[in-house]
Amino acid sequence: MKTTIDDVAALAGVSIKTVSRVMNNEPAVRATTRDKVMKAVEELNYRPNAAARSFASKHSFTIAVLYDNPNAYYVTDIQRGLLNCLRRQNYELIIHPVSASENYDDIISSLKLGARVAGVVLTSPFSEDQTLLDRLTQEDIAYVKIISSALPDDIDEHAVYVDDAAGSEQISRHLVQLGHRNIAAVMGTESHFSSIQRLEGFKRVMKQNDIEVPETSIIASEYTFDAGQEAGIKLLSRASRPSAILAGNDELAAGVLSAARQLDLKCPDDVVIAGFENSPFSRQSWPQLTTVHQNNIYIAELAALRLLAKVSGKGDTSEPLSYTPRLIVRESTVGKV
Amino acid sequence: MKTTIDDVAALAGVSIKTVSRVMNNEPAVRATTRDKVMKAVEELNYRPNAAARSFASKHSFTIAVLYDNPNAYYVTDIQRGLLNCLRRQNYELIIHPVSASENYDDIISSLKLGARVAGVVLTSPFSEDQTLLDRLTQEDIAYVKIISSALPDDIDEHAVYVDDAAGSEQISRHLVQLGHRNIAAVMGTESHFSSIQRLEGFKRVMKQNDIEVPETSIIASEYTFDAGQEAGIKLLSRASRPSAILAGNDELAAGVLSAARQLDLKCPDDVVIAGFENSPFSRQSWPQLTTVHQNNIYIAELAALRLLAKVSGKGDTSEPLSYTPRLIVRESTVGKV
DNA sequence: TTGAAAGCGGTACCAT
DNA sequence: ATGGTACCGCTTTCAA
Repeated sequence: MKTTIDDVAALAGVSIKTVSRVMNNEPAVRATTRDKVMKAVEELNYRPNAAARSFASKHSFTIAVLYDNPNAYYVTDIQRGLLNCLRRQNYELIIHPVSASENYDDIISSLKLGARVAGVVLTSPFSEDQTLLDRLTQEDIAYVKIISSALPDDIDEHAVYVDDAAGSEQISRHLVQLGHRNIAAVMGTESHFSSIQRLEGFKRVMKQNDIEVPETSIIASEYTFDAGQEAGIKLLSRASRPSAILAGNDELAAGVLSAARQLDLKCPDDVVIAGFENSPFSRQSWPQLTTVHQNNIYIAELAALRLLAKVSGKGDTSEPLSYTPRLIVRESTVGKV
Repeated sequence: MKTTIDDVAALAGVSIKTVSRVMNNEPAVRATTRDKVMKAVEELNYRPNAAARSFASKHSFTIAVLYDNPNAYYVTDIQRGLLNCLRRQNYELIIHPVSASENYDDIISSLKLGARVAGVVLTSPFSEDQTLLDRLTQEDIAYVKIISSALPDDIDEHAVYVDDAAGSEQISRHLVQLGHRNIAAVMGTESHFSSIQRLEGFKRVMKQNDIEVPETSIIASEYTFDAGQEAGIKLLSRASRPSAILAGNDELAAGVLSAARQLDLKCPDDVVIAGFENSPFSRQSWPQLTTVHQNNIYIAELAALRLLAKVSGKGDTSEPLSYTPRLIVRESTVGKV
């Protein structure tokens, strides 16, 4: 038979309510009483029944993360960051990789049905979908969204902002400062805000420097190695070959690099290539990629912290949460250092 | 106010027990009654309270996966495979990346405390730790372990066997058949059974072909790109340079490849290199790597299927579950095809 | 085939 | 600071 709170109360010679207080670290318990209870707990190896607890309290110690992302590094970084924070407060993480096309009702259902989560962390593209956000609000499911944007005027307290455009500007400026004028970009598709933001940043810097970028020098593609390779081949076999290519992320950049090698072009001598995200891709390629560091673990920690503050009602939630990526220069743009 | 089973019962004009029967697809309900209930459910948009349900039934619809693995591709593949199976039966997955050195009590506690899981899937090295397995049994936590081994005589019904040695033999034989005699191996450390198994397979084939492999030709290292690179440099700058290197996984192999490039050695002309796992690494390197395909998604599906069969008491659990990797030949050993 | 009532193991409110 | 007790929303047992 499982030991219950009654067993502990009996052994410690107190009421179950007192045991409950001790288990929940409530202040109003005398130290000696607490010790008595703890001793009984240890002796019986008692562990409160999580189901009963969350049922009675109407509070869950589980949060979910929603994502639709083919990038294994991103996914595991986000998971790690969330857990870093959740673990400390004894929350569990359930994962919800979802196809973006999936029905909202199905998503909501599984959130409510499966685990009765305390809240949910949304990554792109779900964090960008106002319809889904409204549904969550309506269903009374707490959430925090990780979203690509500069810090807006009307700050949303359940958002973590990632300023992709600022990162993109840094790297674009770097390319310009190296003297490049014929610059192409292989960007992700517009289904993610981050792609749009990164492209915006790029265009802005080009404009500031009076550099014309023809439409044909900008290719939108999936965030995959193969797509990068394909785009690279296309760009690098043109008559007016670009001398620099900015890729929407490191995996794309690795693909472009592979394309250059295939065409017998040397990087960075014949063409310089830059990535985005500072994922392992950027370090495992040869030459290593100049990129923009985006600390997804940290970003996820921010998100978890905010979500826990919201669901527990403790902690300040008025402070805006944001992250600005920063440039990392490596050999793919400047050669041996 | 949340709608409860009572509201549905009232609207449908039946008892709550009948509603419960309908919600759980129990057979003994008249079709017309079922329809009445379903109509009420839809009208009220009723969703059973998961916490109450799992509390009352003492059954959880959550399973956990335990791993200590730095490889993002492996982790996401396992997660995907598990979810493929769990989703269909409305189970949720909570993830437990754990440092192998972590205290067992902490692991068990969080399993029982956090979510009261129905069961847990163990990957290496936890699947190989009899002490932990015994603790789980003792705590009455159902588990399935994914473990590296040929199908043993005494088949464990809660195991999925992955025959790494057989995979390693295939690839080793491939190298021998190409005419190589000076073959080196960069294997993972012995902290994982799979490393040992892969090394065993390699040694067995070498022996069968009367090929001497000096101890210095076998390097044990972490499963990382950097470690592969380091080992590659060491092996390839020796006087008696090996003509073939078998790596313990694709990431290591990519590192070795990078080392070869650094030493101006051409692959496969000067040295052939092979990996293991058929991860994206093996396709994103240049040249692409000969490797052994290990379908981790499928392996995880098997594990989830078995675990659900065990916790639900339905389904056959006597059939042994196993997977044998198979050779994939690419350019890194045979050149352009 | 359906219903009534007794829990499941905690939490929360209100006394004391 | 501690205890008594109602109650959370569902499943289970047993009777009808």
